[in-house]
Amino acid sequence: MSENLPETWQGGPSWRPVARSRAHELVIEAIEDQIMVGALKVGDPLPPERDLASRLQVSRAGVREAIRVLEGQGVLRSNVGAGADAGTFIAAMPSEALTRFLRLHVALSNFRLDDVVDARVMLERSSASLAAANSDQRAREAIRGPLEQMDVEGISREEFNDADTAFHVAIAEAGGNQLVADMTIAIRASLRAPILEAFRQLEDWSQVSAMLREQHHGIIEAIAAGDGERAARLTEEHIRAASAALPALRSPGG
Amino acid sequence: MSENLPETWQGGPSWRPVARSRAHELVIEAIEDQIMVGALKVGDPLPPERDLASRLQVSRAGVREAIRVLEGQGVLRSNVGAGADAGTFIAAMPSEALTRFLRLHVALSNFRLDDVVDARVMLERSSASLAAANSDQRAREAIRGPLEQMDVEGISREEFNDADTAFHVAIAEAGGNQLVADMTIAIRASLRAPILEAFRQLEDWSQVSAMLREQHHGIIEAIAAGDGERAARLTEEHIRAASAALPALRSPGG
DNA sequence: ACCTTTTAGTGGTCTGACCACCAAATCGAT
DNA sequence: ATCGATTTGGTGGTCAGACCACTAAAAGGT
Repeated sequence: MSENLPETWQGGPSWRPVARSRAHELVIEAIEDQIMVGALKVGDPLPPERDLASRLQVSRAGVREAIRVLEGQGVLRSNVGAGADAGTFIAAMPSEALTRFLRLHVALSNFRLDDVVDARVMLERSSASLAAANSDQRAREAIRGPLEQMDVEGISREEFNDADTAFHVAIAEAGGNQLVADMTIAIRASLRAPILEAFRQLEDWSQVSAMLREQHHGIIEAIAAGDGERAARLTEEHIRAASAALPALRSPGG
Repeated sequence: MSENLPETWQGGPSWRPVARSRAHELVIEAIEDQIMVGALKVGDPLPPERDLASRLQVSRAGVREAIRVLEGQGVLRSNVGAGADAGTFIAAMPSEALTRFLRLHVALSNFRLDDVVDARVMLERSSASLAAANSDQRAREAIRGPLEQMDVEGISREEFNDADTAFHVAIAEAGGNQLVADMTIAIRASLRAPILEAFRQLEDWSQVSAMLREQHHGIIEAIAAGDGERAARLTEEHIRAASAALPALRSPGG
């Protein structure tokens, strides 16, 4: 077999069919291989779907299914139209993908809520500690924004929940570790529905929200003071207290 | 609009078209909605692709793209043929999906290797501590298996790496927190290629491997002794020492 | 009662067509 | 020569319809 086939992408990735199970898996493997060997980096374009199909000897439908899968993982991004922006590109959107992933699996109870809470404690302890050590003035202000939203009188439980999420996300991002931040975001987002449901079932809402508010202020103070150990401790206490105050969290409500 | 359309799945999920952007996204949202409200649980079957297509008013191709995406997230599983096992089902395979996800994004350098290592330290500290507190005899034996493999003379670097992965995975699973374990597995797997590459570039392999072996034995001893604090400390030292001994880990080799 | 054949329904694949979109090339009037 | 309007061509998005491979259950024959 001579390699006389025209290599349209000179020096670029060599798109050759690999193993064979389902067609779209072949395409996924071909693209992943190019990523693994470094032939495709973030921002690089993929060949047009029709080209890929003929090069890999599969139908365009198979190519499209593969692209969809990788798009769902936050690895690809497609634009219609013409010109430099048109086509499919290697992307870097891990956060959204991770969030969707965890949200689904938590909803399916593939992870015990206790495990999720424990993992959250571990991650956010780390984030708080990192934020205390690394955060600058701007990052701390980003944390205070949602804090003030939660202090507003008469805020709805849903708004409170979203501001609470924003608060914890801001701390995670202030920590400076992107992977930890993304995992934190994903876990908090995956708990949004159950927490909101638990909020609704709550009788003494004002009391619980007052407690949460107070704990939040304690955490931001520790971070601003650069006291990582205290920030971590208060964060763990906060999460566990909130978890304990929301008994509905323990029994997944259908 | 009266609801006179025949509801084939009586009492089951109601498959109605929702918003509209791309066709497959509509299908994904429809399925996710059913999962979110608890109408679909692990093991439940989806309607046949052709049915879903007509109910949601999209082509079968659109339905298939959506199914592929969710399959890639470890949420669906499809079987061909006829009978009770045939068709598409809600599945629970988060580990593989998470692993593929992280492997890709690490390869794309969407996460700094330092961040990945720090996250790994955090997770495995926790796993080791949990394993010391919770593990039973069987779980500890599962940890010792890979340990003995690594002690074999003349083992190749690749075999060593795989046994090392199995060692850390076994500890994570002994901890009893499925989410933490899955994240640990995914992170270690995402580092497989770079670590293997770093191993190859290593001059004094026997010296490094001897160090790693010794540290492993220390960790399992601490776990067996039920000393969570020591197990966590040794695990962190182990990971950081290994990271330091592999300078190639710091500069992503294309 | 048992084995064989047929059937029907599932996902897997492919083809070929058309649409919406949009930058760049083309054209035409000034 | 300039500038605006038009055309062009390539991109992903969508669809309809046809097969194929597979397999459990039904139908049929011994």
